[in-house]
Amino acid sequence: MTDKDIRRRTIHDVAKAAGVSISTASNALNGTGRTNAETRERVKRVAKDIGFRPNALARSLLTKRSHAIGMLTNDTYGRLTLPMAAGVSEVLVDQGLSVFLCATNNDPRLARLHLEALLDRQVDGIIFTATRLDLPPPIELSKLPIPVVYVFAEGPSDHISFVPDDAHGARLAVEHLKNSGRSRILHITGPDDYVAVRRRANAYRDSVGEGAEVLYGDWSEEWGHFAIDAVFSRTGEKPDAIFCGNDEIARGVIDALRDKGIGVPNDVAVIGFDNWEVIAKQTRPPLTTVDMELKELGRRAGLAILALAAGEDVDTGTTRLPCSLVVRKSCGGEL
Amino acid sequence: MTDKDIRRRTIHDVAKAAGVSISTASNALNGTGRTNAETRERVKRVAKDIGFRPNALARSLLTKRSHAIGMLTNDTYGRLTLPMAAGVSEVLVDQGLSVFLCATNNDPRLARLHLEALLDRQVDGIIFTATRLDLPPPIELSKLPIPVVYVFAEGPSDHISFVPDDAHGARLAVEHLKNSGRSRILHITGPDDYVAVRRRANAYRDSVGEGAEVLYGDWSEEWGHFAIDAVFSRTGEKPDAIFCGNDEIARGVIDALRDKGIGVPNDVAVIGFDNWEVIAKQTRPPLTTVDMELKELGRRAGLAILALAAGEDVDTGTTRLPCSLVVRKSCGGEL
DNA sequence: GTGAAAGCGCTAACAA
DNA sequence: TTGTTAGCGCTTTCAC
Repeated sequence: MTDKDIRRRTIHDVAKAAGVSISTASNALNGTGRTNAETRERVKRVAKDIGFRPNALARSLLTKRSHAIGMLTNDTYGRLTLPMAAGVSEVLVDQGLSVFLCATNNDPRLARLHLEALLDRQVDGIIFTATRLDLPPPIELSKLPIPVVYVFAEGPSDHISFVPDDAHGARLAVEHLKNSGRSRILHITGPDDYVAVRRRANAYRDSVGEGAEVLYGDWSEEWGHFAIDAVFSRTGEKPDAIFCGNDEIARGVIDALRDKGIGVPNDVAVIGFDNWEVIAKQTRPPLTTVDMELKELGRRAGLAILALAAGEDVDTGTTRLPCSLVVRKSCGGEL
Repeated sequence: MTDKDIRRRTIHDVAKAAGVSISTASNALNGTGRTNAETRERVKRVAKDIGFRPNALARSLLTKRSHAIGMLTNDTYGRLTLPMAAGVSEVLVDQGLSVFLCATNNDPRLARLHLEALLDRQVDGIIFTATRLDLPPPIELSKLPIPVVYVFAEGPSDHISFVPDDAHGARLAVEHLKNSGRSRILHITGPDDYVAVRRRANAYRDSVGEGAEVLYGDWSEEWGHFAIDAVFSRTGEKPDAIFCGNDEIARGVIDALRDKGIGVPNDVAVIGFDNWEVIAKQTRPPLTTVDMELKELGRRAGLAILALAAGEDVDTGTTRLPCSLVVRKSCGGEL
């Protein structure tokens, strides 16, 4: 077996085998120019027969479209980034776009390394994802020669960003609680230096009105536990519903309530935020929670990059995508 | 601003600006051939000044090395794939290699779409990752013209595979249990059609010897709960330690024990498997568990691909990488 | 309708 | 030490 045998077939091989010139072969294969229908079919058949696959590198070099995009992510591949990446990939793969995944670990050196590699590879665009809305990218992304889209991160106002509508998610939760007859709704959430936490808390306050109370803490089960201990050991009226800032807190809340012999959802209804299934499906009872539709976020970003790369105009600014409520038993499921 | 202004600088621009030919510029920039030190420095400085960055596409077309690899994954970006991807990326980024992430969702159509795209892009190698050791890839990977490495999946024996050493992990757990004075150790695990489950169970039996008992179920907290209910309601001697097949089961076990008023670790010690932090850190008490060193698995795969792509010989076959034990309070932490 | 030729940006013989 | 030349595999005018 010689090198020639193992070498990939080129368009030269196709042309020779079909008895046409390479330009005709190219035209036939791509449906460009004018080609006799019969020749076209023959060329295509020959190409298939000898296993020809075009070299994407050569094509890109010429067309200046690499059909690849880079996804720069801030976190160590967390649970947020991945559903989004799946969404991105989902809309791109059928268009023949591939995705470079670059984990920056929030390290500027790594970020610049990845960014330069992406630029050198002539990617058609970059999607930047974070794990937090209010953290700037570890590297300047605002004046690149290619389109940049932000997901779960807010870029400059002349760029395109997709984020979950936290306020909408919070309203969804509170309305559902109200509709199931609850009136004393407490909000136990994460650190108030998160913009998402403040947005959710504000929406909660607007929706609950009189009697709204927000307890800020960290993102842990332990905090949920602690908060319930505190709330139920103080005097005065007790809540009949808890809206939690994330599922981990909610799990702590549910566990603490059970420890106290307080029934969920009968005595106190609980709603979480994130729909992180490993938690939400396993609480007892399973957790009703707000889903941020991460995959849809990714899908939208992919679509935006696609349009941008095709030279179309896309509205700039931040798009807040609606959340959805996943109803399980901790509030309102199978009442 | 004309097109020329926005066009990326090419090696021509560098050559012109430095007053040399493009081959000299190329040599100077890459340190190849013989170049006068002074010219070399001048060229480099000029390149930097005008913001020259080599076009990776053009370079790859010529050198036949794309410095990109594809990572084909079986699952919807689960918790296993990502730490591995991080490991892969970690060893490759400094070598200038980028990673295409391709989620196949175990769908043959998607898998072939991605595979073809990767091949067309002339990737230097492919890493296939699964979520289960005994699931074949959704597409034939064994006779590709480029290196293929399997991680958390076992390829054909003439290929290279890296998997966690399940037996070692199980022994680690059982030995730790024994060392902390336990003698009646029970194993509650997942479905026995998983090869990993059988390997762990066998190692457990070998290590425990007399009195070994394995309870197979599914991978849920619920099953852990159920199993404990069953075991502690039957007559006869009760276990003083439980080795669980994964962290979710372990969490169910710990919750069930607490419900029964059985102290962990005092009455019964518990060890899990996976070190999935969202669970393991949040059980009460926090879970001692076996870590499969997923990132290291990825790192090794990245190194293997690197060597293979460089034409070096690498031993074929399956390498089982040792697990590690993460000691928290459910057994032996801060005794 | 088809083919010859130029060239994308770069590297690598080889000549000078 | 440097420059000239060919060419990677492909697309794309532009004659024929």
